[in-house]
Amino acid sequence: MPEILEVERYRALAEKALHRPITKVWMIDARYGRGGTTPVRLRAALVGRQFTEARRRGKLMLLDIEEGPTFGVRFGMTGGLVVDGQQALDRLRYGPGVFEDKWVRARVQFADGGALQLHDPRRFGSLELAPDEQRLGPDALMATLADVRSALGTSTRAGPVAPLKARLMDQERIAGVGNLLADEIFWRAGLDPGRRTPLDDDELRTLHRALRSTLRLLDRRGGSHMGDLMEERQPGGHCPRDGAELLHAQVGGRTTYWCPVHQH
DNA sequence: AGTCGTCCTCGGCCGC
DNA sequence: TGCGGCCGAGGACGAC
Repeated sequence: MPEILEVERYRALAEKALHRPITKVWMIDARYGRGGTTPVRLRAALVGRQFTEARRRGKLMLLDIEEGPTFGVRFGMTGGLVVDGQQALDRLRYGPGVFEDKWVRARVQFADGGALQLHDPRRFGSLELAPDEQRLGPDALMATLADVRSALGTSTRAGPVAPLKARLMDQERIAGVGNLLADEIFWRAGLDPGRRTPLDDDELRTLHRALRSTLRLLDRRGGSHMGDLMEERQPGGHCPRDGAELLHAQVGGRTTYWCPVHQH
């Protein structure tokens, strides 16, 4: 599914859509809009104008519009981007892996005949004009040790503390890490995703390093699903590092796999 | 603040 | 063997 690495590829592809006058906008599925974004409003914001910049924060892609609100796109679980018939990725895990016109949720037509299309079979994605970018935490690809510390560091508040994984996946704390990346990062860091006790300074440094190196490595390999843990991420799977049978449970509401031997 | 249920569709697996 | 039907996967958000 599109996590931060995939959305960054979408953003790069979207640069091909910049500075091209928009002539038509189809928002085929009205329910695809969020925060009051309707087909009529989207058309009013886009037709006759052009995109000026392709940005990203976490998993949110942002296309600035000349003299207008920013166009925000969330890709959910199976969302894909197509510009002039070119797809950013060959196929997505958990998606049907093929392109069909009936799954196109919106289409932006350019005066030169090309088009930008948003394709989303399972429809978990959404479109939003002027999305609140400030609600998102610092971008995971840019996150500093200080960012990781403030997002996952010692909680001094009384009451329940969310497990580590829920905090890493909370887009308001750090933006961009999804379920598969989270499992891979904790596996590489040797940290138990369900842990609720505070991290010491060494552990925070280890987690920060694992975040950076995992993103870099998986990007080189081709995406979020290219982690070492991926193949074993099923009942009965074993730890690629020490051979122990992996444990699995719901952590922070998400299916989670981890190694009982080296993750603490 | 944290947790749970909801949205949506497809693939995989169950049992007849 | 074949097929109908059910469940679970994922990200984000609203409700408790």
